[in-house]
Amino acid sequence: MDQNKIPQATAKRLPLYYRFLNNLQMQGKTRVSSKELSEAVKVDSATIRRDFSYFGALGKKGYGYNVEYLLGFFRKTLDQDELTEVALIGVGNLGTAFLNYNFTKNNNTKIMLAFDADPEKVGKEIGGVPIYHIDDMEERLGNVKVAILTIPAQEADRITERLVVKGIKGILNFTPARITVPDDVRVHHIDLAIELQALVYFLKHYPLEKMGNEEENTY
Amino acid sequence: MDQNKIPQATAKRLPLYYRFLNNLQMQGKTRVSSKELSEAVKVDSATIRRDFSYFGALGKKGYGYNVEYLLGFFRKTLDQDELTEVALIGVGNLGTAFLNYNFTKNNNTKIMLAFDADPEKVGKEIGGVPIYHIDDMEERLGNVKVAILTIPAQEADRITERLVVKGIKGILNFTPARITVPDDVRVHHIDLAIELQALVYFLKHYPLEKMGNEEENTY
DNA sequence: ATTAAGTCGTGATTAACTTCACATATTCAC
DNA sequence: GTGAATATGTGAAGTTAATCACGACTTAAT
Repeated sequence: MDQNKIPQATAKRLPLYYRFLNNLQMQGKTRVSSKELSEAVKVDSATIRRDFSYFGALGKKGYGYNVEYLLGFFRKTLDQDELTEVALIGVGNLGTAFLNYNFTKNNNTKIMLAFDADPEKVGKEIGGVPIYHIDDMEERLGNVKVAILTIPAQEADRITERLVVKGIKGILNFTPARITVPDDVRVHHIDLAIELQALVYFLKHYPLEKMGNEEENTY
Repeated sequence: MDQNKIPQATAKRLPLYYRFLNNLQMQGKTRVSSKELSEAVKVDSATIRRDFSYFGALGKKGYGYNVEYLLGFFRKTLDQDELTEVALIGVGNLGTAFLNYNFTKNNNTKIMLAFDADPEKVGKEIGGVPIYHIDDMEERLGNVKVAILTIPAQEADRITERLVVKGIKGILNFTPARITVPDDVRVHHIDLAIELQALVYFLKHYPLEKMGNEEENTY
């Protein structure tokens, strides 16, 4: 499928570029340089040029990049012409935050349905997304291939097992549990407690210089 | 401060190790091998041994690691003996999720206060954390050095500026905005929309093999 | 005591990614 | 047109991290 040549680090930055290009177009800008882009997304301009170069020569020397062309290119590359359907498991505070987040706005990714065990929530809608009972998950899931996991950690393994059996191929896991899946299922962990603790650790042990940025700010 | 020799990639994994060691101790286990640890946290066992080795010889050949010793060591290394105070800016769904999350349980990191612009929320408490008006931020912040930003993107720059002036040194930024800060302030971005989009991109363009894991599952 | 099995710590290697630096091409002002 | 300024695309170098593979040591069983 496509060029598998594109480094993963580059792939992770593509959505960021895409979003910012959308902003630029809405502002009516027609051209942009890697330097401008760099300041906006906080990625070194050489890295941006390298990233783009994996897809060929998208820019013009002495000019920069044409916003509309670049945007069209990324739209295709990021499959933005087809809607990606997502399921959300666990309608707590974090889950609710996702339901109220309008991903479709410039992502063409949509949470189609949500599940929870709380009878108070079942049958309601949040952000236009219907909430079903977790027991009905298998029959409701249909052909959805991506799930967001915002449930208590102790439920993670059991629910994951059920998702995998039903054919889910991608899981965005917000539980602290390190879930086990077959080789053909991709899991991205986002562990809020660890992110916070890591930030604190860096603050105490990797002091940044007031001037002369030998170390980068974000990672 | 300490050894700056520890790779950032290692530092990011320390909180993960720490949490799992806590679990082990609660289960009454007294010893653990890098192989066991590897299966639990999904990090290659050689990487774990390498990570630990930056702190000296913590294990014993043919035996593994003593859970209690290791735990005590990491407690010191991760400064778990002193409480780290954190402020939360923006009490929406995402912010509320944080307030209800008991970080202190095994982190010794505590959200001390929260701010919001909504008069409905000001004066209340969530998860034991008092909510103040955003206009009172400067006078209430005191000596807190770390902030979690869960506000709308368009507010991000203005609030960040105020936080920086007040002396905040670390920001966990959940807004899509790429905020600008002086060199001595550290920002970690967690961009939920981008995480989701990146996962979808990987699913479509980097298919995983059912067997023979040439590519890793998590990143 | 001897042996087999287990496990660490690490030198060496490989891999992945970032950044530098510059030849080359384009634009723009006058 | 001409020259100065601007920017790309990329070879090469640098940086960081992951992984291999094995010597050295420990444990435990017989």
